[in-house]
Amino acid sequence: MAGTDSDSEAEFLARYDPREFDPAAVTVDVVALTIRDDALHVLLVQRGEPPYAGQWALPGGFVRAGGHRGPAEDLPDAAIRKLSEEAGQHLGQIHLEQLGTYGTPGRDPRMRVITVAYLAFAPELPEPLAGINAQAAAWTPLPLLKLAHATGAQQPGTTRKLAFDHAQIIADGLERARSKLEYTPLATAFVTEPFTISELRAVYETVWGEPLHAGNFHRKVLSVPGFVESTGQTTQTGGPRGGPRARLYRRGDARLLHPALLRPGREDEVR
Amino acid sequence: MAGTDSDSEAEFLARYDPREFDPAAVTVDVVALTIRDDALHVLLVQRGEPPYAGQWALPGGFVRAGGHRGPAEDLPDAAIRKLSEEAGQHLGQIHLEQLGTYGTPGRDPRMRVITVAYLAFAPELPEPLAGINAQAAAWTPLPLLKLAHATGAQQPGTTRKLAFDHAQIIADGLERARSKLEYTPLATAFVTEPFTISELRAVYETVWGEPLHAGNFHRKVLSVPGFVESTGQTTQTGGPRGGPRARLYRRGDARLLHPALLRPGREDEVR
DNA sequence: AAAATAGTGTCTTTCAGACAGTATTAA
DNA sequence: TTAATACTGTCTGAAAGACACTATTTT
Repeated sequence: MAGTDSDSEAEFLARYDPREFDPAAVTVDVVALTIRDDALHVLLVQRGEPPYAGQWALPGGFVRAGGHRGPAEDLPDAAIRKLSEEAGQHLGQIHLEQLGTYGTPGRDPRMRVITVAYLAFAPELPEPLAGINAQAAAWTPLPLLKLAHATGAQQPGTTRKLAFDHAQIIADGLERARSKLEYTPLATAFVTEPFTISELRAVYETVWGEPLHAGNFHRKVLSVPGFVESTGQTTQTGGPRGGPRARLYRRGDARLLHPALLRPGREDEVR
Repeated sequence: MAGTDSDSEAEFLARYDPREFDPAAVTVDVVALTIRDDALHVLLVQRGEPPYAGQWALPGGFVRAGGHRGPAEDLPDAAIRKLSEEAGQHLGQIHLEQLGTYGTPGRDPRMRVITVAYLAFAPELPEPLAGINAQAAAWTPLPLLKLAHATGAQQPGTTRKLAFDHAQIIADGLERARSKLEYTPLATAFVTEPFTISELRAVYETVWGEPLHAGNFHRKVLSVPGFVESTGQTTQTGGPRGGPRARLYRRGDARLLHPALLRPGREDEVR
């Protein structure tokens, strides 16, 4: 805007009514999911100021739009920057995808804010002890959160209420993650290479929230072309409570799982 | 902003650096799809001013953000408003869903614009002869457009190049539509009630761009619970080139198709 | 009569899921 | 020795897809 002002702006607005133009604040928020201790966790930061002071919120912030304050920043870059700041380390290689955009008037009590939400998946990361910012950031188990559609077992009384509409955003991200496990190799983004079939199964069980049949899962994963690729190696020891050494795999080259691994027993949720 | 100024704004920005805030222009663009003459069509408007003067673009425009220029407007409402203006009639009941947000710096040559794209599906609508705005609007067959991933048969030389990144947005919308035909009853949004199984099959064949086996399709649709619901009626005549009268159906109550109708022969596109 | 279309029957192959069973390892 | 786990074998039922076939309607 500054410099190239009303003239070229009016040109741009030619097919609209220029008087309809209001600037809005554009932010990115990131739903970063990981698995710790067999539970799905999301990265949250604690707010220090009102509104929602003391409550937890998604990491996020303003997109550098490219006004007089510096170069313009692409939306995914802004998401990675915000996430990296709060996670305490640079996460350039993380799996990131756009989740959706939330712009209902009043979702922020003070001004019109349009938030582009991103969804990130990572293998277990260290607790963000010393973030760039002063405020607390922490990986938080999803069962502790008050989400729109209950994730399953929640301890009442200990649930944390989230700022803004972030509970809805997390619920949407969770449903996206559950769905993408079915037809993409997304589960491999939650483990470090090399991994075992059991580790992969633990990802599915944790995200879907239900146990899977170990034998059938094993055969199924190996039967999907390009899902995983053998390393020829095995673990050095058996499991902590017994069992043989497991073969190790790395990610395959498939971008879609065919046939898909469908969630069991969803006939009810169809109407 | 106006009224509640720097103080509360600084409060809001507590967990960010307030100096990072740049306002951006937020617009909505709508990919409205319909089927006319057995071809998928998208609603386009012709630009009158540079940049991209004379080229075709998606209907869209600024979101009323709720500054000093009037009440704030929700994003889907803005999409319906823009679409209705260009289509020449109010489309309050149309199937509408968010497609994605496009904000790469430079996608508009003059200023930073963040566009929230919506995807709409409609049964055949009249040609928008007299829109609210002066500029031309028209239902345009998709094969006439230069899209990122070629839709199939295009007549070279007659293709229309689209303004901004709208070719990419349409390509993304098309892929979304193709995919959603598989596991949702979306196809019924393209036909008017009551409809025949053949009309439904024509939707799938048009959107997927390949012929389906009539007999197997018929049985499959009727076997999916809640996809369609019989009216007990039949058409008054047979088809234009012969054949018996067809039974008529309306939309069922399913929101997901189980089992899904998968696109044939996609093993190749998996890597 | 011929051609097109609606709708059904049947067969084969694939796949999901239940279940059983063997081999290997830790406690 | 016991329990846990990795992995494989086998059976059943569901479903996709190929193909054939009948019935109905228009030209």
